[in-house]
Amino acid sequence: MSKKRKLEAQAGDQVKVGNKTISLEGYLSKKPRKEQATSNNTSGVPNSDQALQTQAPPALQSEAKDEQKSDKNQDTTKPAGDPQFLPIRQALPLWTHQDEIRRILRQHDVLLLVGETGSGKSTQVPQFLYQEKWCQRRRVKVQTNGVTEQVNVGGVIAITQPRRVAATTLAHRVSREAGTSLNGQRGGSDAKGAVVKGLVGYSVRFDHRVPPGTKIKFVTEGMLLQELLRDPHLRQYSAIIVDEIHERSVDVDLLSGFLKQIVSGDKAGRGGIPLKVVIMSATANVESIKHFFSNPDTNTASSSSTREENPTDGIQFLQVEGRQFPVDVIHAPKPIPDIQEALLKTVFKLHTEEPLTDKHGRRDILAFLTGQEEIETAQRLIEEYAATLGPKLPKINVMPLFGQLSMEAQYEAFQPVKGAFTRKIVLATNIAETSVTVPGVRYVIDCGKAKVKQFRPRLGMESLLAKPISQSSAIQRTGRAGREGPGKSYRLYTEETFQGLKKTDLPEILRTDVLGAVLTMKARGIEDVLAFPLMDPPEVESVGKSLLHLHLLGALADDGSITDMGRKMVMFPVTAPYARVLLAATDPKHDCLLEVIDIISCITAGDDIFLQVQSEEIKEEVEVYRKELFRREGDLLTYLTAMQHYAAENTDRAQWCKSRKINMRNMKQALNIRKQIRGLCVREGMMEPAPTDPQPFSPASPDEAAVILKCFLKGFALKTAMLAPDSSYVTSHGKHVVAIHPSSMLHGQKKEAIMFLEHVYTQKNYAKKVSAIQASWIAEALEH
DNA sequence: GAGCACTGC
Repeated sequence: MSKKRKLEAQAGDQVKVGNKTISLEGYLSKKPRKEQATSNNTSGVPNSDQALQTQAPPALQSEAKDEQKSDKNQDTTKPAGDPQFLPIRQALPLWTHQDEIRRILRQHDVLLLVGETGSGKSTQVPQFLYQEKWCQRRRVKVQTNGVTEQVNVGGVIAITQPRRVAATTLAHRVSREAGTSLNGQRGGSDAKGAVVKGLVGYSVRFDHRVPPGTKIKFVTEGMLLQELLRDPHLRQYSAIIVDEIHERSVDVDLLSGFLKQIVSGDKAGRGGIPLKVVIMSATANVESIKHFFSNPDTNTASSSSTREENPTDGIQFLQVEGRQFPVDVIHAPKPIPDIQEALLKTVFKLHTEEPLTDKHGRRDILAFLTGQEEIETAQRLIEEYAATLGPKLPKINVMPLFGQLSMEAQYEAFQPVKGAFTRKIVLATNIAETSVTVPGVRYVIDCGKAKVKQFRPRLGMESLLAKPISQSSAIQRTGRAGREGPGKSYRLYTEETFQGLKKTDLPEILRTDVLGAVLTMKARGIEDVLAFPLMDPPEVESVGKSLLHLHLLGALADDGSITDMGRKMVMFPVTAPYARVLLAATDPKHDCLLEVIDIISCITAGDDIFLQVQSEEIKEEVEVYRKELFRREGDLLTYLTAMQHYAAENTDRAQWCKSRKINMRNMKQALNIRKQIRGLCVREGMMEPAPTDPQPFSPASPDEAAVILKCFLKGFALKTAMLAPDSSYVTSHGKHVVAIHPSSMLHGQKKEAIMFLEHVYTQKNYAKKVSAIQASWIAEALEH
């Protein structure tokens, strides 16, 4: 029947340190902890699956040379912090490596640390390091434009996170462990009971808590990139810890480039004081990262004359195993033509043959599918099957889980099933691979595909299509079965197919428009963006397209240097075209900045603020309320009306959202963004402080609406289409046929010309966020 | 008539 392979690796039975292997038998017998409440990190390649991969080459296993026999003399650390957390911290796989980590960083500047989920790296590494001598703030002389000045360098460790929640929850956790308060109050106490001041802080968008005395600061990647704009040498910091680098966001890729430049440069901007860099990954697939930080020759910004004075001693490497139960991987014996059928059969087999519970708890099923439609079909089929089950078999409770579901519906998937004699079957998209952890899962069914968004630079549009996943992703999915007890993972594809999958997913920078990345580099002083060190450089053509686009937007001058307008644009937390729209709205002949801010806030707050309505009945009900928001000019003016009504609503905003089926969470986020952008505009002298809410609602006149749309054309002149004689829309740039997406209020309508902010290929070429415009406006917008 | 997942001074 199906091919079975028992995986050998056990739950964290040994740790590789340098070229040694240390047994961890001491606490192996303990039940692995559940997902740490502190760590939002749910990603990471499970240990059990590593046996699937070929043994890492010796070079990868250790470069931590200089191993000493004993480091006791240097060990300055009586463990600091709140003693009540000490036993928990001591049980973490990372705890026994703290001397090792300290020793490496005393002698070297760059360390790559691989530690799987649950190893404790995010919480412990900063605590191991902040008392180090090299971490103290120093007063040094630096030369700025020929003038010598005294500046402070160092004193703080930054830890970057891809997501805000991760940064804030980790900061809370570490602050508690350290026995200090995030508020900077003198509430905490150290081991001796003495009062200590703030030690841990965080800084994320909309939320900053950096108490006096902060030595450990959790930040989002975007935040540190933004700090780089003001402080190119990161003088505030002694060390930067880059966490979750395996997620390979565009921000972390850019950050890595800047860090590489600082580390391998001449350090003159830091008064000769080195910046320590710890790169942390939850997956062992780190060859490209190692290679990137080991080779100074790709670095172009630091002059070659200084290189011999500052030899880079390469990157040090340390791997700490996580803890994970073994998972059996079962591949399909031959290629499967019908995934839905195979899914149903696997569910049937598991449900009838496998016990409902064991000593580790529930034994629920998690299936990874590609999207909402597939999930809903599968749900229907499984429920039909479940209705035929005899009374002796457990009942089945199918829970769909995808991003478009309401928060309450998503929450349901995480709850234990209600009936006692019932098995939960969660049908999820990729949301369950990295973003959330579903408890109780012991069986994983993996369809082997996922929908991915990919930017097509040549067409200036993106596509969203189901594609085969990577091996790393398959391993990740498998690992979801082994978090609470031994599990099984059924892959609905053959082992040959698995071997043929690419090792890792394409990093985001190769999948998205690099427009923002290029502007980021330009604004931070990178003249030749093609020479900037990146782990995975995008195609030259993509970069070229972005340079042209930025030039068209007025962010770059004819010679490619950044303009004053470009410098203003990078300060806004929106993409370059939106920033251009903001600047256009400031122009006295337009003068509609507040309105444009409202619209952009709504759009960038997340998914569509208008929730999808399933049933026809409710739809009719909702339409009655929504009618007053709709504008015939299209989606943008409709967003504006929605925001203005919401801001004017004085009594019950929750009820207001509910009756109109508007996403309250996004609406709140939109208000946050609106406040932030307004603040930036005031700071930049683009407007006077706006009157506070609630303001009475006054609709934009048709003339005002036209002016607003003309502002948007300044950023989106290329994203326009004209109505053709055959009633289709043909893009003015590229002459492609586009259809108005059903989510747009202009769907099915015929207008002379349209402007659209998004252009996505799924079933066909779709234009989203659409507005009706006049054809003459397009040429007008392209004039300078 | 249709919707992978994240995210930013």
